[in-house]
Amino acid sequence: MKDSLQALFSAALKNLVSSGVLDGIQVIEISFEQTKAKEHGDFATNIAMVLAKRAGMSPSELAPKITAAVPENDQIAKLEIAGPGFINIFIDHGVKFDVIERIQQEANAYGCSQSGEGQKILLEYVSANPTGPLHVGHGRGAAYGDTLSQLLTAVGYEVHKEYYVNDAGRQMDILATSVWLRYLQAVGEQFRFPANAYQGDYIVAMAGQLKESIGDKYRVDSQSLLNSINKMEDEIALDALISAAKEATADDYKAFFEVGLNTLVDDIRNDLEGFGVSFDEWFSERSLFADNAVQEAVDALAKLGYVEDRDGTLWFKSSDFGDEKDRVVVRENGMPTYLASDIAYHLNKFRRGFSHCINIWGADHHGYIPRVKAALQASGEDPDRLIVLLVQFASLYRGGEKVSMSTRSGQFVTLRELRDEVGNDAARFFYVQRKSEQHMDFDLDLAKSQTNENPLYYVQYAHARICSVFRQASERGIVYDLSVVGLAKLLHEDVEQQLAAKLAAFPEQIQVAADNYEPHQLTYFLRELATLFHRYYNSSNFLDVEPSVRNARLAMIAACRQVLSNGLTLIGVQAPEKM
RNA sequence: GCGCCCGUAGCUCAACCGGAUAGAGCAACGGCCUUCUAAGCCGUAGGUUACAGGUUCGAGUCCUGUCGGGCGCGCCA
Repeated sequence: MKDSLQALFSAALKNLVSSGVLDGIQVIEISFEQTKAKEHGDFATNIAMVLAKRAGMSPSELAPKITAAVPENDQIAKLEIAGPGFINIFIDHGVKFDVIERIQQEANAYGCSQSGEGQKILLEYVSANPTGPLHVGHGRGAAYGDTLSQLLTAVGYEVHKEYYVNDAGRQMDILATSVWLRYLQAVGEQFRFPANAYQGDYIVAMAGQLKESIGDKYRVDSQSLLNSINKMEDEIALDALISAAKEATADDYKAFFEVGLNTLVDDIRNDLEGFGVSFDEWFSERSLFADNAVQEAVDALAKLGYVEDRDGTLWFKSSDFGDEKDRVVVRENGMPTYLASDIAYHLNKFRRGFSHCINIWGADHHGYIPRVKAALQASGEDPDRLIVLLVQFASLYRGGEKVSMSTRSGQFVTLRELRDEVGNDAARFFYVQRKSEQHMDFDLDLAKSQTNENPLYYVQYAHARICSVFRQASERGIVYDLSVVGLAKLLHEDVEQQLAAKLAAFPEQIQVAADNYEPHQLTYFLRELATLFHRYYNSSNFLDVEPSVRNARLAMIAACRQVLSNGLTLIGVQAPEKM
């Protein structure tokens, strides 16, 4: 609808330019918005106010000239000038209901577009460190990222979904060492488990399995080991334990490492798949070292003169590119930092032929953006091709108290626990409902015990109700015809017009949500559509009416069902036929 | 101290990137089931959009400052 308005008003402005009323004004885009009040028509444009100054006349002078110049057409019933210079557009009654036929034809594809056609996007999200199960904080990124990928796909982009597995670095050593220590306990050693090793029960389970498969081959005397270590400061003690683990397990250290890593990555993958979130690729950080890509990335920057050796430490001069200070890429001991592998990773992404790379990061990583962009720019890439979307943390509340979480302490509510309690659909809808950069309070008691209050059920209920009407129709042997001939004459209730307008707005809603990376807009749209339907349901009878009216109303609610289903599918939740 | 995000009804959040009278849900109050699912509908009440300036036809939205909250400011990942 807006497209045809766009065409009509562009033509009007062109007419005004050629007739000399407007002088050499180039208008790129005219904005139309759906009106809130009925007396303002169906759409309104502010174009007269926008152009008034440049046209050298007041909006109220210009507006009538614009409306007079709009070409003859059968879409617009009436144009009115109102307020400070708005042009209110009243759409022809019959045209309003054309959308029902379009929905019938396009069915599952209604709402999709090709605006992103030919462009490939790499979308990286979740990417939680494989050091424990996903918790509810990760769930938000998972739901947000997955819905975003669906939206981008719906508007024509080719989306490649990727999970970056941080399987290198000290955290992995801590994980392997934690497994080994639990293994020692499993084979009979008695000692207090270090507070800064990973505490979770899943480590104990892994250690138990290792004991079954390899016996006590890697047992050491914990008393003599810990006597010396206990005197050290915590983090140094942990390093000493890592060394001890490597020494005790010798060539099989890798086995402890692998069992820890694989168990956790598999667990994360299963968890996400259960949540309806899948990835095209699980990209290993270690592979960047294996391919020498990290070294090559640092070398390349050095060759360009952006790496400086200061007392044996290599610094990337990121401050040359807007970062607040320079960053270490290779430590004095020769080990590359996390930034070094991340630079290599992003260069790898950029060179795989994507038009854009989108990262969904936790908001705590925001300070990291300038240095990664600096590295891309220094390497000769366009940093604007990297889009970082930040997701604020979800604060958890239980019994009115904020729950503090940390991975190492093992005290967190897992995503799996949340899914078991409230169900995938409710969890996904709940997460996606909030704008990503908005801080979010996740009340566990509310989500778990009062799931009926979740707006998801309201939307799903609308869908189920429509299905029920059609079920009733067939049970009662009612013959109906959903063809749209003469439809508009039979639908004249306010709510019917509002529904038609809402249904017609769906494609644009998807476009806006995708363009702005704001899936939450879709949840609000669906709620509003459901509200209109429920109102319709309560005010009008669909089956026990005269057959022609029945056909028209059934065609209307069938279109509603289609759009509700399309929208819910994009969010990744079910559209149930019964509730 | 510096940087990023945020501040909207009692609570949780919207507001179509500057538009007309700031909207929903929950909580509160009052109505609606012998007829298609009451997980629903209708109505009432609830606001100086943290505060103070500025930009313009017009500001919750943009700019400056103040206050308040979250996060970041490692040779951790």
